[in-house]
Amino acid sequence: MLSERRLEVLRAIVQDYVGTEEPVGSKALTERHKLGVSPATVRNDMAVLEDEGFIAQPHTSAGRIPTDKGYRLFVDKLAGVKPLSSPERRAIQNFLDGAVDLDDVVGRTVRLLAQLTRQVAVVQYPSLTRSTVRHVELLSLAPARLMLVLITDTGRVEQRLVDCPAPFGETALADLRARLNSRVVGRRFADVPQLVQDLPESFESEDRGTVSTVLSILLETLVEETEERLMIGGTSNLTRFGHDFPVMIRPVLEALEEQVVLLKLLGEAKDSGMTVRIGHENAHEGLNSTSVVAVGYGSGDEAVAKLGVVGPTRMDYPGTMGAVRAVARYVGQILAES
Amino acid sequence: MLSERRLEVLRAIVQDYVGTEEPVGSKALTERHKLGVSPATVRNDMAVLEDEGFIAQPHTSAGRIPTDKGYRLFVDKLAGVKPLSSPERRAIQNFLDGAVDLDDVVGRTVRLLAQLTRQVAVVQYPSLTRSTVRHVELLSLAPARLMLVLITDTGRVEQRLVDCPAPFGETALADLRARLNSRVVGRRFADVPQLVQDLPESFESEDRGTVSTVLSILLETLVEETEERLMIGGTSNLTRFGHDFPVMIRPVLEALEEQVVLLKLLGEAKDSGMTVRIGHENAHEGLNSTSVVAVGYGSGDEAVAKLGVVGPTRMDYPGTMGAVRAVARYVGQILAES
DNA sequence: CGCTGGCACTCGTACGTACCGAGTGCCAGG
DNA sequence: CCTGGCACTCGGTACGTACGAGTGCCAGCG
Repeated sequence: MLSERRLEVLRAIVQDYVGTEEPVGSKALTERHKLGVSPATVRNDMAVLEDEGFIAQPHTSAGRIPTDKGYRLFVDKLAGVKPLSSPERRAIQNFLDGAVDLDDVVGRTVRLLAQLTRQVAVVQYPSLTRSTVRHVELLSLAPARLMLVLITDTGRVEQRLVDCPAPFGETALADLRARLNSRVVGRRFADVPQLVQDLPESFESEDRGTVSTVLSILLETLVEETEERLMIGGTSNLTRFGHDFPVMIRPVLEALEEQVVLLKLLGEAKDSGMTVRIGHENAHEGLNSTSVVAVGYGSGDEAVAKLGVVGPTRMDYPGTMGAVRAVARYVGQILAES
Repeated sequence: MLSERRLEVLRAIVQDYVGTEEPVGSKALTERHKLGVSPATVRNDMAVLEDEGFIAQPHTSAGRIPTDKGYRLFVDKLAGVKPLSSPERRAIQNFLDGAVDLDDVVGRTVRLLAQLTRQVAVVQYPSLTRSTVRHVELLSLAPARLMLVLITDTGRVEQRLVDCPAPFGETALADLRARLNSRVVGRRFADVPQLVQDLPESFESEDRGTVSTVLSILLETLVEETEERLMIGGTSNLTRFGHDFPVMIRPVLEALEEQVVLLKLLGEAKDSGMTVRIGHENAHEGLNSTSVVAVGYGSGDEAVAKLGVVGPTRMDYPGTMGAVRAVARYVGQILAES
C-alpha cells in the first residue's frame, strides 16, 4: 500500500495537472503544496508512483501526468464530491422551473449541465419501459385511419398513425379507448403487453382486425422506443480539450453522433449512485481519452433514465460529480411535480 | 465585365481550391485545365481577378484562393446545381420511407443530409404557424387538472398541462373539446386566436374560468412554439474543415448550439428557391468562414419549414445544392403522405 | 531508515541561419 | 493581346546551438 504522503503527492499532481494542463515536476509541486518535504523526496515518491502505474512521463525529462489508473485512485480514494454553492443551486432551480414540457425540461437540463461543468452534457429521456401510463388516446382522423397517442407519467408523448383494415365506428372507438385506458392507466409500460393481450376477443368480429392492428402498433411503439432518445449539448466545450485536440476531437464528435454508442455508455452506468468511467475504461475506443460521469435520475425513488457529461480525462472530478449529482436531483424533483 | 476566359480561370481556381484545399498557382492551373494559354497569361488574368476582389493571396508569393465575392460569382454565374445520381435518389427514398413519426422523419433527414454533403445538417421542424390543426385533445388527469394536446397536419404534437381554477366536469370537458375542434380543425394555427376568442361566453359562468385558462395556454403554446425547434447533425464533419480548423471550429460549434442563431440563419433564407449565403454574407460572425445552403420544404406547394447545411466556404457548391434540394423534395413528399 | 542537497545527464523547445522552390510581377518581343 | 524570360519575395524546412526544466543517483545527515 502506498504511504499517506505518496497519496498526497498523487493528489497534488492530479490537481495541478487538471489546472495547468502541463506535466508537473517535483519542484513545482513542493512550491505549490505544503508537503513538508524537499523536491528530492518527492522525486523518489514519484518514481514509486510511476512504477505502480499511477503516473507517467510524456517524455524523458519532463514532468509527470496522471494515468487513467491514477485518476481512478484519485476519484475512489482521494477526492470527494464537491457540493455546489448555494447561488449555483438556486440558479439551477430557477432555470429548470421555467420549463413548459418534457422536451423543454430535457433541453434546459442539457444546457445547464454543459454550462456548469463546461463539458459535453448528455441527457436521456425518461425511459418508456420504466414509466407508467398516464393516458392512451385514440383519435379518428378518417374513417379507416386513427392516431394513437401515448402519454407517460413523466410527460413524454408518443404518437403513431394507424391504418385500419376496416372502417371503425365512433362507438367502437370510444369503447376501445375506454377499455384500453381502464386496463393500462397507472401501469408500467413493461406490463402493457400482457394486460391488453385478450382485448380483441371482447369486440365484434368486424372490429377485431382493427383492434388487433391498434394493439400491435402500440406494442411496436413500446419496443421501438425502448431504444431511448437522448439529447446532447455543450459540444463547443470540446474545444477546450487541450492542445492536441484536433486529433482527439474527431472520434469524440463521431461517438457523440451515434446515439447507440451514447445509450450504451449511459447504460453501462450503475442504476443507482454515480458512475465514473475513466479513459480506457470506456468500451468505445473513440472515447478512450475521455471520462464519463453519469448518474440515474427519476421522479421517485427509482431511476427512469440517466444523465451525465463527457469530458477529457483531465477534468475536475469533484466539481463535475457535484454538478451532475445536483442537476439529477433537481430534474427528478421537476419530473415528480409535473 | 470580365472576359469569358477570365471567368473560366475563376471557375478553375474555385474547383481546384475546393479539391486540394491549397492555394492554386498559375502553372498548376494551365496543367490541370485546358485553358489554351500559357501560365503568364493566366497570371495576368489572375492579377485582374485579384484587383476586382474575386481572389486573393494568403501571402505574397503564394497561389490564389477565391474570396467570398469569388464564390458568389461562381455560384451565381458559373456553377449549376448538380443533380444526384439515381442510386443516390433511391437511397434517399428508402431511408426516409422507414420513418415512423415526425421526430423520426426529422432525425433521418438530418443524418441523410449530413452524410450526403459531408457537412453539418440543420433541419427545422415544420412550423406551427404555417401548419393546420389536425386535432385538439383535452384529457382529464385529475379533477382540476387537464392535459392539452395539439396535433398538426405534419404530425407534430405539442402537449401542455393545465391547472384549472375550478373542477371541470366530464360533460363540460366533452363540450369544450367538441366546440374547440369544430372551430379549429383544418384551420391554420395562425388563425386560431381569433377563432376561439368568444368561446368562454358560451359556457356556464362556473366553467368560464377554466375555459379561459385552457385557451390562454393554447395561445401561449402557439406563441412559444413560434420559436421553432430544430435538429442538427453531422458536427463531426467540422473536423474536415481544414488545417486551420482548431481556430475556426470553436465559434461554429458555439453558433450551432444557439438555436436562436440557427433559426435566424434559416429564417434569412428565401421562402422559395434555394438560398446560398457565403462567408461574411452571414450576419453571425462566428459563421463568417462558413457558407449556408438552405431551402424551404413542405407537404404541399408552400414551405412549412426550412432545412440546409453549414460548411466551409470552400465547399462543393453544385453537389451540396443538389443534395439539399433533393432531400427537401423527398421530405416534402413524405410529409404529404402522412 | 528515511530525508536532503548536490550533481551529472537527458531531451524537448526556442532561436537563429541558411537554403530551396513555388509563385509572382514586370518587361520586351512576337 | 499573348508569350517567354527574369529578378524578386517569402513561407517552409533543415540544421545547429543554447537553454532550462526535470530527472536519477549518490553520499551524507539526523
